[in-house]
Amino acid sequence: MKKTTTREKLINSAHKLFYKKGYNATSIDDILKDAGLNKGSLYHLFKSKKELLLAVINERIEYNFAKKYKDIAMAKNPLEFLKQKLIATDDFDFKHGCMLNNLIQEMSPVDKDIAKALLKVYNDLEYYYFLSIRNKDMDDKEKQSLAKMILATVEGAITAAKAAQDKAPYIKIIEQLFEFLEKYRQHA
Amino acid sequence: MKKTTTREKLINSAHKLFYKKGYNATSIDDILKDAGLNKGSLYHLFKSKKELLLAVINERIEYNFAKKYKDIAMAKNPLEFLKQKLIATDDFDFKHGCMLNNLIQEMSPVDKDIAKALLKVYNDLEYYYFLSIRNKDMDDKEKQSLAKMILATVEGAITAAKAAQDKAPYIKIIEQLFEFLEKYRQHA
DNA sequence: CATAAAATTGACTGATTAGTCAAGTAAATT
DNA sequence: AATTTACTTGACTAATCAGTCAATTTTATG
Repeated sequence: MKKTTTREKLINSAHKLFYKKGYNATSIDDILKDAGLNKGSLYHLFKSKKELLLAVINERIEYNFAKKYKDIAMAKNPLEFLKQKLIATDDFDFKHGCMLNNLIQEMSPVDKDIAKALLKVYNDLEYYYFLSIRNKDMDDKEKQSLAKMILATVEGAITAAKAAQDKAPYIKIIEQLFEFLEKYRQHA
Repeated sequence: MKKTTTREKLINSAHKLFYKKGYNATSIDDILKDAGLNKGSLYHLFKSKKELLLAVINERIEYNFAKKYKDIAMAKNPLEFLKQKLIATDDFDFKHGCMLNNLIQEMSPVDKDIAKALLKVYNDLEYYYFLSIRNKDMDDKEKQSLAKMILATVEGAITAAKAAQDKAPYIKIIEQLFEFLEKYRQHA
């Protein structure tokens, strides 16, 4: 078993706390306490709190989506693959919602570097959705537009669940969405 | 012309700054500076920063949605009414997105009182969307489910625009959504 | 083993935070 | 006009914040 490096410990703790409390509400001391480390170690590896957040986005959030969706293009029925991924919610924390969404809301208007990093992850995620659409009657532009809409609906569904602090609204919206997509497919 | 009361000034400034910077990132001093008032005035009228936020949610955000959508039930074609409201984006600030969404992301997991106030506004907004659906083949439960999905998509579209710091993704998603709804209507 | 480089410690700084409060002013009531 | 109540002022507190840095320990290199 490979031992966890100081850098990994910091990114793990920062990822967890930024997710649960948001960026501004998480202090450097919170992160260090959680990681069992001291100030100097952090500032030796990262030049600021912002650089730590960028590492969390680029190395952890990006990676987590990739892990979840990387096989989508190889699936026999990629839309069904996506549906299964979206319906499998046992490991999902609806109280805190989608970390990418949370960070976009909090940080995109405030900091251009962070906005850029978040947009890259968002676009990559959108591309996985795009790959899940194989309708023969659609060109790439139409597929892209549909992928955008599906992703927006999913993000909005997570927000609805977060507003209610309950997963039920999410489930309802995802079911409605796919009922919709199936009808659309039949009649397109 | 009625003069602006101290209470109104505080709610106006808090509303503006909570929207642009978020709740945690806005200091009491920021609000007081913007309103041209002093600490004592604020704490004479509100017992805490949290109470001020609750007033902003209950009195300002709630009211703004009501103003926008109150006539929806009376419209000849309410879905068209909704579409027009969603497409009229000249006064909308995509850089900062939807204030209700922003506050849900930041505050719902952290504070139950605030979560409750936000959920009330969210549910009221959802009800306006519900009123915009008049499909004869649908019962209330189906209409509610569809309203939930449409609202989720709209909120997700605003997030997509915020991620890109550009209104274009929003426009595309709303167009795709209504194209969808129209096809769905024809074939339902 | 000796030396250099990298990593870690934690006390410290100056700025900022939400909230308090005694003193003063303005408005309402008798 | 006198008195009470409502409102406003701004200095103050104690806590917390991100970031610094000289001293120390650990690891890598010759």
